Amino acid sequence: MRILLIEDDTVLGAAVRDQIAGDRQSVDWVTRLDTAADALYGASYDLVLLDLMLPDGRGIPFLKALRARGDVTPVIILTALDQITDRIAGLNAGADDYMIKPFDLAELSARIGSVARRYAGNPNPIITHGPLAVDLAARSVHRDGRPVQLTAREWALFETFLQRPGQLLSKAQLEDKLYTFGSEVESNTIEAHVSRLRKKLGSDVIETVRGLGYRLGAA
Amino acid sequence: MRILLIEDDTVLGAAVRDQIAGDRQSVDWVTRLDTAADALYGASYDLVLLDLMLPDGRGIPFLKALRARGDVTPVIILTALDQITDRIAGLNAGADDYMIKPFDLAELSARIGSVARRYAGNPNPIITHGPLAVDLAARSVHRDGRPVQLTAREWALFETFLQRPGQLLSKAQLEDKLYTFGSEVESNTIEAHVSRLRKKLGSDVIETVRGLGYRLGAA
DNA sequence: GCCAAGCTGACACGATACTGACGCGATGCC
DNA sequence: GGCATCGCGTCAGTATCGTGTCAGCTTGGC
Repeated sequence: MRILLIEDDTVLGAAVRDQIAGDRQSVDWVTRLDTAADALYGASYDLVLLDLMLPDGRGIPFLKALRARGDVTPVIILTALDQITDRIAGLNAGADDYMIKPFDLAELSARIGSVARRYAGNPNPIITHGPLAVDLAARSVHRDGRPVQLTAREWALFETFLQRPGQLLSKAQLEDKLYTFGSEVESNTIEAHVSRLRKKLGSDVIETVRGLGYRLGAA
Repeated sequence: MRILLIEDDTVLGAAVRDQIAGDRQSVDWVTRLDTAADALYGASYDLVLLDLMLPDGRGIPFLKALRARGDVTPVIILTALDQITDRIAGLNAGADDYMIKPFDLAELSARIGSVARRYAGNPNPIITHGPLAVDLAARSVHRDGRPVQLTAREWALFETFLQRPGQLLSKAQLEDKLYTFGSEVESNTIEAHVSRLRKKLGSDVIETVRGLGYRLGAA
């Protein structure tokens, strides 16, 4: 994960950089907003740590401009400003989280992890669904705490359901999703895979809507 | 948006409730974890505000248990505990955000909005009709919050009414709509399906106009 | 009170879905 | 390179479910 740290305090900046590096993340550290803008323009970051008081301007307008031009990179604000109005302004400007100096570096790590996971598209690193715990990034599924091995096709099918919770998916839609054009299947392949998935994950995971298709169970 | 507030301090609880209500959100306020568990079990909330110190237990194990059984409802922790370790424990237990008392109510609103936006995941428009909530895309119907399973024919019939609210539809029209040319039906099929729909959705959903046909109830 | 229209429980049949078994092809390991 | 393993598409037999039909009952109009 690539992180851009925008912080002019050299002591704090170095401490944050070392903490993050210790978490096996890659950090670029800049001390000015104009170099930050260049960095964001030229490269892609997974997360921005933004100090609000910088030598060449304030962070809030910078953040607003960033969002205005469509950048959705998650931003955690680091600031000494303890004014509640500033915190609100920061959140409203599009920040994802807030750390007030002085803060604990371990907490910063926790929050970076939290925001990064959110950004990965999931509210949590682990999506839990009834007795199932799913890590989309790691492609792993646990049932009642026990790991379950899914094959590629099984995973593709299950993931399709997870991405559309509650949505009814016809067999035709699922075939489109699982098979590229040309490599059509002609039999009850989807039924068979649903059957295999149920055997591994539990019979209530996917519910049948007869004549129409399948959907993820309410669980 | 439905919010569950778990807070035993009556003064703070009332203030939070009023603030949220002022934001046009619906709030249920409980003061104990066991009633909170009941509420979460019985209904669906979009957000939980959780105090960590409650008369019948602490919030962190409660939150862990919630996540363990698959509930992904976003949770914001409200607490007087200013220990950094507690804040990390809260985030690790699956909380989405943290507010340390005393906090500003406007900031709470901002954070609720932030969390809600993050989770605003329902792209499907929900049509509500009296006690019914219908998601046309997902082909799902809820009555009084409870899901109702409709078969293919039942859905086709119900959808026909929904697309023409208030309009009178004769049995012949409905047959044309539900059956393709050639696969005619010869008996009281429509009556039978209306009967089944009423049994599932409530007797007042479809009203009979004797001699002419049916129409969607006023609800 | 009579008749027509509508309602609904029961039933049977056809359609649909489930699942264990099989075989082919791809992959991995000596 | 040969052998074992594994994934997966297919098939067939079985189980399940939906729904059209009917019969008996209820309701409503006159």
